[in-house]
Order: sequence, then C-alpha cells, then structure tokens
Amino acid sequence: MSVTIREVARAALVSVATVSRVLNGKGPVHAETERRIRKVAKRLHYVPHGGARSLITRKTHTIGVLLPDLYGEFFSEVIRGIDLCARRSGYHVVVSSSHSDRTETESMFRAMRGRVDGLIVLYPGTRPPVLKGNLPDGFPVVLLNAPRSRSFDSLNIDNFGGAFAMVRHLVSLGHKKIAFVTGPAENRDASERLRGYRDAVRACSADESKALEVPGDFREWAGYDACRAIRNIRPRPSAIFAANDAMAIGLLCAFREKGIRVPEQYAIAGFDDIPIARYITPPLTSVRVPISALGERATLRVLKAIEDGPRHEWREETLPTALVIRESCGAGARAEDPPAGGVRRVPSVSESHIGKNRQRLSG
Amino acid sequence: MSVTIREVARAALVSVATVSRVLNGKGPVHAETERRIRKVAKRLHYVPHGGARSLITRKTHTIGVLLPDLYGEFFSEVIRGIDLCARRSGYHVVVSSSHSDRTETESMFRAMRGRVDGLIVLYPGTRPPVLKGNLPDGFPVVLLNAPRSRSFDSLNIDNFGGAFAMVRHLVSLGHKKIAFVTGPAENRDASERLRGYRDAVRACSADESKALEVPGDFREWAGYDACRAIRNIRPRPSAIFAANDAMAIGLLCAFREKGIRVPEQYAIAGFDDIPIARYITPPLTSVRVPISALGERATLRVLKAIEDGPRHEWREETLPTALVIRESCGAGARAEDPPAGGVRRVPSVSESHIGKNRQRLSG
DNA sequence: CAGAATGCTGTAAACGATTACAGAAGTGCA
DNA sequence: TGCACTTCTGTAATCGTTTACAGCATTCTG
Repeated sequence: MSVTIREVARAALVSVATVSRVLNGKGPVHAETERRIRKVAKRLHYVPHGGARSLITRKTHTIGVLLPDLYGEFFSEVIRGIDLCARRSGYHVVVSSSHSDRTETESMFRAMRGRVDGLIVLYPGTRPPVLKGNLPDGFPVVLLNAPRSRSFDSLNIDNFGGAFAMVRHLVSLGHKKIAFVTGPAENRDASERLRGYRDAVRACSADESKALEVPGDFREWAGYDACRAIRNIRPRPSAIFAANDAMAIGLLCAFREKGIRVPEQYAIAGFDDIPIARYITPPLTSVRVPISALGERATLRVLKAIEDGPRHEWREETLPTALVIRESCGAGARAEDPPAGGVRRVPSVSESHIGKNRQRLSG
Repeated sequence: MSVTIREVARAALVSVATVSRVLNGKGPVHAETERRIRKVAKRLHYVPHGGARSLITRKTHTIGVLLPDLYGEFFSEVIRGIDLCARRSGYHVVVSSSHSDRTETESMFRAMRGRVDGLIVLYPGTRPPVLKGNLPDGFPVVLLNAPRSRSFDSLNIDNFGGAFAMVRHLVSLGHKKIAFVTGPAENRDASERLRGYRDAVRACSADESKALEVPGDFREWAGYDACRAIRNIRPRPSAIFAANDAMAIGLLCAFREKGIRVPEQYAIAGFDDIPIARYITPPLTSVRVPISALGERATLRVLKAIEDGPRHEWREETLPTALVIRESCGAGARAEDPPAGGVRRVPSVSESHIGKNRQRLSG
C-alpha cells in the first residue's frame, strides 16, 4: 500500500543502504546519486516508517502524556508547557487523555511501550494506577499531582500553601467565619486545598466548624448551588472561599440573582486564577497556579531521566502558588492587577512565547 | 534493557510463538503452558513492544490528532469528543499540538507515519500545510475547519450561519447599528463569522459600515480594549456582537468599569457559548458550537476511511450552530436556559457520558 | 489397525528501517 | 606496478513482534 525504502531504492537503482544514508545525511554519498534518490523519494511521496525506524534505533524522540478525564483550561495549558519545552529539545509529544478508570489507564501504559521514550502521567484520583508491570522496569516516568513516591519523579502544585495563604489573607481582612466550597472528594487538588483551608483556619484562630464546609465538585453549577446551603449557615459566615474559580463564578451568579452584594455582604475568593477571573463582576480574588510551568518542569525532568538512563535519581518537587488580590474579597486592590493586555501569568520559561502564536479557536 | 518476548520464552521454556499465542489469545495452547507463560510474563514485567507489533500487523489501532497552537476550552472539548468515540471502537488517540508554522506541522505528519492508522487535522490558519508528500498516498485524513477540498474528508462548523442568525436576532430586537469585534485575521472561524455578520447586516438591511467593525484577536483583553474604539463610533451602535465569548466578557468588564449598563445602553452578544457564559453578569447571549460533536464526527469519518481503505470516498460536512438567548442582549430569556446542573450542551452521542467521570483539575 | 483428524508446539520468514562490514573503484605515491 | 588510502556502494544482520507452515503426539473413526 504505502511506499517503502526498498521501492525507493529500486526506482533509484541503488540499495536501501544508500537511500537510508541520503535521507539521514550520514555516510558519504555521491552528489549525483543523492540528487537522484531525493528526486525519486519525493516523486513517490516516500515517508519513512517511524515504527520500523525506532525499532532499530531504540529511540522514538517522543514523550507521552497521560491525562485523566479532565476538562477546562488546565488541560490545554499543561500540554502547552510540555509541548514547548519538548520541542526545544527536538522531541515530539503525544497525549492520551480521558482515562477514567484504572484498567483503561493501564492499557494505555502498555500501548505506549515502544512508542515513547518517556512518560508524564497526571494522576487521576487518589488511587494510583499500577505502573510497574505495565511498563518496562526503569522506564522514565514523571508523576504529576501524585502522592510522594520513592520510585518515580514527582511534581506537585502547592495547593495546600495557596489555600492556607488565602485563608490567612481573609482573616487579615477581619473575617472570622470563612465558608469553604470543596471540590470533588476523590480529587487530590481538592483535598489539598481543603487541608490548607482547615489548617489555616486553625492556625489563624478563625472559627472552626464542619458546618462551614459546603460540598462542591469544581463545576460552575456546584457553586451556584452552594449559595442556598451557605445562606443557611448560622452563625452567618462573612467570607466564602471556593476551591476553584469556576465555582466562585457560579456562586457570584447566584448571589447576583438574589440581589446579594459582593464583597459588601460576602467576600468571595476562588482558586486557579483562570484568565477571565479578572474580567468578571466583581474581579475575582484567587490563587494563581503555574500550570504551564508545571508542564515545563515535568518535561525537563523526563528528558533528564531519558538522558541519564538507569542511573537517574528520583526527585520530588513542589511548585509555588501565589495570591492574586482583586475586588471580590473587599481588599479592592485593582491597581495591583497587571494592565489589560499585559503579562498576566507567573513568569515562566515560555513567558516570552505566550501570545505570540497561540490562537483561540471557537472558545 | 527492557524485556522482550524472547526472554519470556526462554524463562518459560517455550518458543516465542507460544508466548505470542498466549498473549494474543489465539491458537490452541495447553492450559498448563499458558499458566506458566503468564506467570513468567508478569514476573518479568513484560510489555510487548507496540512498534514492533504494528510493524508486522500493519495496524496501530491508534488515530492521531494534529492541532495548531490554540488554547482554551475548545482544545480539551474536541479531544474529548474524539477520545470517547475512538475508544468505543477500540482505538487509542494520540494528540500532537501547538504547531505554529508549516514546517513544524509537516515534520509532525512524517513523525506520525507508521504510528497511527489515520489522522484528524485541525487547520491552523488560512494556509494549509502540504499533506501529499508528507504522508503516504491514500492515508486516511479528516480535515477540521478546512476550506473545501476534493481529496480529503472535511468537517466544518457553521460559523457563517451562527453569525448570520445572531445578527438577524439582534435586528429583530430593533437594533440597526450593530458593531462587530472581529477575531484574528488569519483565523478561519473568525473570518467566517465576520462574513456571516456582513452578509446578515446586508440581508436584514441594518446599517453597513466599515466603522462598525472593530479588530480583535479572540482574547479577553482585546474585548476589553475594544470598548474605547466602540464608544468613539458615530453614529453610536446599539448592539455589539463579539466574535467569541472571551472578548464579549472583556467588553462587559470594560463597560462595567465605565458604569455603562448592559443591555440597557448596549446589547452584547458573543460566540461559542462557553460554560461560564450563563454565569456572568449579565448572562451572555451567544452561539452554541457543537465542539465535542465535531470531534465525534471527525473520528467516525476517519475510522470509516480506515475501514474502507482505498475505496473510501471523500465528503464534506458542516455542523450546525444554535442561538442561545440570555439577558445580555435584552431579550431576557433567562427562562429558556436549562436549569442549573442540567443539560447545557447540544445533544450528542456522548451526552449521557458527560459529567459522569470528567473532573476539573485546577481550572 | 490404518488413516485422518485434532491439539499442541517450534522453526523461520516476514514487517521496514539502520548500520557494521566488506568490496569495488579510483587516486596518490614510491 | 604495487600498496595504501579514500570514496562510494552493496550485503546482510538486526530490532521485537506475528503467523504460515510443518512436525509430532494423541485421539478418533471406520
């Protein structure tokens, strides 16, 4: 069906070795022969078979990314970070997403064998998929968002610290009763943020109470829904910290419908600092998360693991988050926000690249 | 380095053929032998080499997706559609993203050879990358968002129709002067939406004027920025149609800061109907785009092309968009919006699955 | 009991590339 | 002319699988 190196060789009246040499630019080849081979290859639309090639070279120059079934901005942003970083080192990236259960993820590990040189794996929930046994021993893997492990590189975002800092900030504004809208129970980001909230409430001697914790699931409507539950809390909280921006936005929407003023009646804060956070009403106080930096760091580590081979040493790393204060919590620091059109991200290696070529397509 | 089928065979005291037969479940193998082989394979952490396997079977059971350097919700949503659909047919999906220039994209085509059975390609700009010559002849390819072509399957979203319908709607509300905030010039969605706007303005005999077209680039701050330009337009428009929701949100933000009321002073409409569109202030009138359906259709077509082989016939298809009317344009149809937590998407094959397993992770 | 059918296993040839090695042809030098 | 060296090219092994074919036991059938 598709043309092979052998057919090119035959048409150019040379051996496959010579064709290979020309196409890879190694070994001396007569100029005239080279010209002829290139012409034939182009005419026949010859494209080398990557699988066959990597079989013998034992290199795919590709790294794989395994993601759970997630959505939203995070997805594209982390892949962007990975992609840009990998490309700088001449690597391709393949992504496989939407793995909801263990079996699926494990089958994906196996499918990656022989197709990638290393793997970046974003942990889906609390239960880790089985890595050993589904990958060759010593295969380079970087775990994102994973509990600490002795046998793999791992990389985390400081969800705990971000949540802690936000609560401390709210307390510093005079809030004593701070409600918290949680994320989904099985989600690690969510549970770390909850932990940060709880520890900070205790540390800052704000009011502790299970009644202040309202269940959510990271989606807009969960925040919208939480409105009712929050208004029933007695004594009444003065601030609400949502475990992510989407829920904070849902909450704002519900308050507006009820005629409740933010931040006058309730201070509201989110987490993630998604791009629109500063454009909504009122601009949302949030915690900035270095998503594309996460992708970059992960890539650097997996490339290093590939380079180091079996002598690679596993490490754990945590990326810091940062408070972004806007009007929704009443601190009204609109001036601190970078000007429209300016930098609105944490500095990162790719900062200068961002916004140069990327385009928004249908949202 | 990593264990091969030969080592498993040696350790289990059988031939490679028998190991292969056991692991693929074909051919009769003595129960005792099978047990032994499985045990050894597990003990040695044997994972078959996908490249080698597909070399001989001529099947990768994988489809590739090539995306330009884009971001936002669209990215994850289209991949989701593809992934779910592919999985139902037992296919894996690999994505390669962030290709900004032609050379890069073409090198990616070549890298995919021998690693995927078919390709879904989202067109980056107006200039198509060269497909022939970078892929074997007759390779199954589905083009997304591409100009009509005789030699490939192609799939489009009805940007033109959506924009047209929105303008007609605004006119029906009594607006005569409708400003339009454009997307980036090289973007095809953007230019189709602009074309829809222009044609509709003419068809509905609203006021035509180049002055009503304000340049944008699909990002929030472009909408924010457009505020100034729009306020300088004389005579003053009464409605503003932004080429996507992100810009509409930026615009809303700028108006709020200036104390300008929406929809009283300006009616505003967006395009895409991103999830938060209904949660902002005021809820945003928009055009719903069947993103994941786009992914699904594309997958079905590429799978069909793979199945059909050389006898496959190329087709072109356009997916409809739909008006979603909310408060930002003054038609105040809040009641038409589905209730919070309910279905908020166009029906699609995967509708029932959505929201079951997906999780939002850090935004 | 002969011959066929069945069940299990091994040998070896692919798949499409890369590359070590060797050989052929040409050149330079004594 | 003979030898070494360079330049170019071809042969064949190799990567890790799958699978057609063959071979050997064993069981069935008439």
